[in-house]
Amino acid sequence: MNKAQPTYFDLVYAVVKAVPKGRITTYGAIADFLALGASRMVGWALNHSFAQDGVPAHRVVNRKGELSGRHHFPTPTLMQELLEAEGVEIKEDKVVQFKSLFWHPVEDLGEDWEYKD
DNA sequence: TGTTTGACCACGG
DNA sequence: GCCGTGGCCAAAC
Repeated sequence: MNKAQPTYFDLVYAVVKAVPKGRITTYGAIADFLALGASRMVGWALNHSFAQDGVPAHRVVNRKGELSGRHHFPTPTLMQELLEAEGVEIKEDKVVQFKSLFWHPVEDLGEDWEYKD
């Protein structure tokens, strides 16, 4: 039973999965929420998130609201397609009303939220 | 085993 | 308001 301790990847995956449909979050928000202190690892984790299932990485954008990760998707337009499919308007590879659609993990999950298998 | 990179962010000039 | 630099942690070479 030894269950491997949750790593950055697991935490990031869990949070990203918790992102409501039609909403977006940023790497910094996740990093801050998880108190990682390293937003870079969030992107790195998402890079491998494709190996995971049910991880809407397309809902994660950089702090500018740009779809920085679109280039890492199977297709550069897939990220935008997915977001638009959820009602998120994209303009020039940037999220429209990004500030309004911005979602803080702490809002729904709470500061005391922790990774659960 | 040490160095480099990585879907970044915050801060300073 | 834009540009440059540092920092942060982990995996790959």
